Amino acid sequence: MGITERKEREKEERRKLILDYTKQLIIENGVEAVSMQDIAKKAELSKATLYLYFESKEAILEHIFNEAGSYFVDYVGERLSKNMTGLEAIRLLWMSYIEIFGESSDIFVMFGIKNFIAPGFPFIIGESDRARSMPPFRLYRQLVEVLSRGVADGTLDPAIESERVARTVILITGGIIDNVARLPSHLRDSKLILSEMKSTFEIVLRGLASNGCDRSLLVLP
Amino acid sequence: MGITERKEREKEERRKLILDYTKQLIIENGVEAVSMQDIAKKAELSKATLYLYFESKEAILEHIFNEAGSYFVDYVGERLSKNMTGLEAIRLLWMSYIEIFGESSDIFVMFGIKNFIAPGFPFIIGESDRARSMPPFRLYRQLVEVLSRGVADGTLDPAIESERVARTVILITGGIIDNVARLPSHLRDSKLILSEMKSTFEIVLRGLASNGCDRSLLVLP
Amino acid sequence: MGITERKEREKEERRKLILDYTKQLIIENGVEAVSMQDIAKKAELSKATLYLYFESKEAILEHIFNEAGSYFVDYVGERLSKNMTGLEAIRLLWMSYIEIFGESSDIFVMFGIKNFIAPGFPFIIGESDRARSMPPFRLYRQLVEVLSRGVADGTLDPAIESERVARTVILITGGIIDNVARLPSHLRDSKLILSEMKSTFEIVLRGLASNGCDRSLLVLP
Amino acid sequence: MGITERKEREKEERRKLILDYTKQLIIENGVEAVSMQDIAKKAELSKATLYLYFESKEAILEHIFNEAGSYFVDYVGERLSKNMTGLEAIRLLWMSYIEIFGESSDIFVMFGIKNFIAPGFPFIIGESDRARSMPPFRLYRQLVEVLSRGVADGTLDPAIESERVARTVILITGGIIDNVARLPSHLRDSKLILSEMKSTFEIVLRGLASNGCDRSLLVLP
DNA sequence: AATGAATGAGGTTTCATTCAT
DNA sequence: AATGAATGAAACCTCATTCAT
Repeated sequence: MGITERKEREKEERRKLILDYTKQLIIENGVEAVSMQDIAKKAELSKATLYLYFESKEAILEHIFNEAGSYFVDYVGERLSKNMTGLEAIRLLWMSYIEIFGESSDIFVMFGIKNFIAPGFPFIIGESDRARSMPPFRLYRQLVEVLSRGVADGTLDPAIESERVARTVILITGGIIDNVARLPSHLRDSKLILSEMKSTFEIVLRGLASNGCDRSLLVLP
Repeated sequence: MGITERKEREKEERRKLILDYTKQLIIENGVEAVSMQDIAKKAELSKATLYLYFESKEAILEHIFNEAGSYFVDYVGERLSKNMTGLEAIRLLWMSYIEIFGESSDIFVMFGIKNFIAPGFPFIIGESDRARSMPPFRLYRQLVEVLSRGVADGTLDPAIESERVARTVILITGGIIDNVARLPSHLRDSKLILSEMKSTFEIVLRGLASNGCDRSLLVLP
Repeated sequence: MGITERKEREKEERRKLILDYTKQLIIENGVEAVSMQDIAKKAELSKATLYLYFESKEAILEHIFNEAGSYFVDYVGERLSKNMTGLEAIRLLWMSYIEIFGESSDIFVMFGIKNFIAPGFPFIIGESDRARSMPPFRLYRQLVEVLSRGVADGTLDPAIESERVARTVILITGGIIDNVARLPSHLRDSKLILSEMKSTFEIVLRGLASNGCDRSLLVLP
Repeated sequence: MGITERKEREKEERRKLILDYTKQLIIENGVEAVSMQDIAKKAELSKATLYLYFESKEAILEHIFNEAGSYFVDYVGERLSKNMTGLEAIRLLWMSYIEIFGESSDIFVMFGIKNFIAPGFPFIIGESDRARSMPPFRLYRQLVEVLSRGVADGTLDPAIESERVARTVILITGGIIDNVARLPSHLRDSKLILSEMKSTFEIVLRGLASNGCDRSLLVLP
């Protein structure tokens, strides 16, 4: 509990604050509308001050993106168990998705940014070492694993090529989020969105499940 | 057939040219990268002249959006027959989608723009009279009809609420396009994209089909 | 005398105007003090307008630099004759220098800029093809030729290695100009400067001449 | 031997440290590239602290400038002897110049700064009492004395007006340094520079010497 | 009908300096 | 004595739009 430590914590808090304000702005106006000017105003700081906390605008966005991505991947990771069937696992993934979005909109901001700074992600996967260590890639791998498991244990459609379908699923998911992210904020009714997301996920879930699976798992709570 | 008429026709032709060039640019570089300067240059006109034909940049984009949308809705409309089951109909819809994209990229441009100027479209439906007469709404209605038909004739899952699912389908579709639209053009491999699209549509198709349907219809050619 | 031609001429005139204003500003405040804002203000234009005429600030400076450099090299080139001895030739070079400076101060601006955009010029010579075609390199070659001639005809010191000494001479000249260019304008008394330049050149001239040369050529008029 | 005295000494040491780091930075990157940020970082201090030791950035530079100038003038002063002829004296001056540069780059830093903060120095001389007590002025006086001596003892050209030529010599010297100071550091090859300097000084030396002088003194070792 | 010219508003970033702690 | 934090002012540049000709 030294002084340095406290200062460090305060600095970290201010960084977080800037990130939070930025997220809010993104939620309100969409990624492309956010300017350093705006962030500064909202944070009641000068533009110059922002650069004390982040190297550049891109650094801010990347940070938010990675943070949210990591949070999600970890969140799912903790809940996944080796005992689950593939179908149960992918269902959990959707549910986590909905839960997180319902809580904090983090997921949604993350994808909004993704499409801004790393547009064609699922196609680019594997290009660089840096890319491989970033949350989107970890998400991708998580998905591949879950899908393979489902094919192996017979709960998912045997025709699934897990890598390709993983990309597709990310594409769909990102698409939804992206559409939402661009909504003018007055139209963004959280309940409505959650319900649309559920609806979408159920369709995809049914599209992926094998014929013989437990039907009750095809409906999200 | 007087002078006025000829002038009118010529004017219309120029408008079309501007729109075509703009589409090309969008296809090459993505919607957000297109500037009035670029369009003017490609059309070998001055920026000022563009404003003689269109009120604003947004007007140009909106126009392209509507045109492409209409084209698609009409294309599908012509091919749809009253005799088709719902499943056949929605399968046709996907196939048309893929066909048009393979041919002219119109679909792709349309959705690229949609997400740029009218982000949250499916949620906005019904807000104004103007919206109701626009192609996206017609597409929406087409979908609702097809889905209802499928529920009625037993080829689609009875749990489908056609309006909600129609929105979801548009969401998914738009999402894919959007992801593609943002790809840097050197990564936009038409074949790869088509294959991703097919993969996605098949998943959704299986997600929508009823248990007792003709399995052979769940695979796209 | 078509319209296009007139427009072209007018545009060229405006470019020239911008260049002139820029030169004035450089003369008044020195190269590093000049901003696009300042130029715009002086030219009674908006910053944006400047970019219609020049791609960037650097482009403006480079233009001034090359123009003045070319002017000087050509000016000297026209006056140089094959019949001159090397000593006469290098004397002419100095005199041209002083004359041009006396008239328009352009030379002086040129070198002020030179050190700004191509700092270590005499050392960099020959690095790229682009560099080789630019005025500084042409000046360098002119000097080498003149010095070699003088060594050959016995009017310059036989110990001179023309390439090295050419670099040295440019260094000295550049240095003078540079010092002058940085003077605040109220200290820049043209007469005083000319007299300093003459003094300097005479020293160098004596330093380069051979023992047996015509002594009367060692004094500048 | 009181506390105050020790504190004073410590403060002086810190000041020296700051100055040293600044010099290093100037040598590495050139004067205009040095920022207070850089200095603070190198000195492992905060920017604010720098202001406890120096009033402003300019004050730091001025200090270095004066210090280096004094060092040089003293260095030469110690080596100058009343017995030397004018030519020997000025030759010594050049040699000292080269020696110091070879050792510590102080000269180089000094002139680099000179042209940055007091551009037209030799012309400004005599303007204020403050200027008269500064190292550049002492250097100037040293030169004037040496030149006068040479004219009197017949080793330098009788046409030399010592005051004017002293200014010229400073101009030339400053010019060289300035050109070097602006070189990107990867081009700043010490050996090459020293050789250019020697070449230049020899030319000037020959330019200043009288006809009847000892020729062997016109070559630098 | 067509356009060259112009611009205001806005974008990101850097830097010397100040001040409360 | 030292500094972390903050900032105003300025830098370069871009873009959709307007207007006189």
